[in-house]
Amino acid sequence: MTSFSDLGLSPELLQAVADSGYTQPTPIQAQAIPYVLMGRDVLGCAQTGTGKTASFTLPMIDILAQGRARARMPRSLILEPTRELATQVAESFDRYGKHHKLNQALLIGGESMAEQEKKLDRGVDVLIATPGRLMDLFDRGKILMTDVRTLVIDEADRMLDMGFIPDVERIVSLLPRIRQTLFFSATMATEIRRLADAFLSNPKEISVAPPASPAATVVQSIVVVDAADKRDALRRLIESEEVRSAIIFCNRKRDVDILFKSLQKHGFDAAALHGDLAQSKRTETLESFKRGEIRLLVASDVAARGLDVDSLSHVFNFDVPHHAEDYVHRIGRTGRAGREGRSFTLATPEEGKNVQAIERLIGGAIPKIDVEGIPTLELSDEDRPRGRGRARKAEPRREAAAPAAERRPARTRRPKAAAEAPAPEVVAEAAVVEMAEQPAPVVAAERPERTERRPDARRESSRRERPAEAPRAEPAQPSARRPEPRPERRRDSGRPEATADMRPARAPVVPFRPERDNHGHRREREADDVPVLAFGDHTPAFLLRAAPRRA
DNA sequence: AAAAAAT
Repeated sequence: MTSFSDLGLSPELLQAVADSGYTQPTPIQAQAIPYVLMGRDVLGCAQTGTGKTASFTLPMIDILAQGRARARMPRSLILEPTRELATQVAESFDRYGKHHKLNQALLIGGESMAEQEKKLDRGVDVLIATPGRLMDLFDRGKILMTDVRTLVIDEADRMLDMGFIPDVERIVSLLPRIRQTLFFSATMATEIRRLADAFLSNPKEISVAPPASPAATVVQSIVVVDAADKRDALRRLIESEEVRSAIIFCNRKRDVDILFKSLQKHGFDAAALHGDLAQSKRTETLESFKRGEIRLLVASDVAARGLDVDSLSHVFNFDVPHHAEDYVHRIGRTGRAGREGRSFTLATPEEGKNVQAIERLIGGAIPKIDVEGIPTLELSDEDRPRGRGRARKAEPRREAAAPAAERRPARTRRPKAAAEAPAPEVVAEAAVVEMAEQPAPVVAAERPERTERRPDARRESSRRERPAEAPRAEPAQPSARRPEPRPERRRDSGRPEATADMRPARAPVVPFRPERDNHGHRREREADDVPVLAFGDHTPAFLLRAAPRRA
């Protein structure tokens, strides 16, 4: 078994590690640290909770121990997706760097810029930042990137989810080519892999299992109640459980506020945390929660990932999260370090679809329980009904347009039988197989069919259309990129076979590309130039007519 | 549909 002293770290650093009470490196630390010390690039597939942070802070401290920073020219840069995570990394440098004299600066939004500028002027060895504030300060000329020799991109998958990748790409483009890059992500979806290829050179790839799937260490239950009963149900659950400390997740920031006030009114020891609160308040709340001064933290998904709070006894989901992955991240806040944790999810019948998605992801059903005094309902497997009048009216219209075969009596069948079989066997089986192959519970992100429905999939696909990835304008073989729609699949077009057959199979598609569009605007985006294959060469006259001027 | 991040 390796110990910290086998990894090549300096005596001062080993002392700091020992002072923190750690004796054994985690797998990712044992694997990564020697390579980081060698100066190699590292591609680490690991989640939070694996000891990932120390796997780069420790060797970086030793690397940075030699040399000195010049004003405004940081020697290393660590990018984090949220302010809280950035703060945590800064704390890690504080803890392990206490025997070194490294200057660090934490550049995050919501805090005074003057302070951060002052630190930059003094010269920083370690710069820890969220992308927005970093770019802001850079654009004001407060930072020169030319001395950055070590770059860390942490939680790349989350940066992708949050739309930070363009910022990250810009920042990386400002750095010297010759540098050491450490890149961490919980998943290696294709988009992430593409970034890694762009940023890293000959990286050492390290992949560690997630810290034990929360499914194994967290005792989960779900309660299905009416929306109006949720707060009551939650209070009863908290009272019937031995809640030492807990995070209660809501999907929306305003619901965080509402629930927080309600709990306070009922005499619970609670605080609220979400991204609309002042940063000072966020920091203060999180600190006192970590110190155990507050028992219940009502939070948005800011707190879902990566936050390192010891000894949470419970996680409550006041709402079913929109993305199944978030469920795993949320309940993963408890049951850490081998301790037992419990999670309770409050669902309304309309959230049934989301519950199914979660059960598919974790490969099993979440046991349903009753809360005494609250009527238990059944999960629905219908799509959430939207609004009142509007949705109702819209529906028949859609069905009238659909081919007869697909039409079905609006909502006559599907009472209980359907509701009680939430995940068809096939799907459940698939989930199990995937869990086995890909231990990370975030697998769904890598499944192409699934990504269509995820919000960031849109970003991904629009990226894919950029010239670099998908050189188009190969008129010779349009069918290779976009197969002709087969006639039998076409619905409802009045003259089903016509368009496909009227064109010779291999006719070159030379799209008509006027310099300006019908509104007189210059065309700029290439996406506009993609030929509309569905119409063949024929563009219906109404599309060519100038659009009526809008007021 | 929502949250995260720059003001």
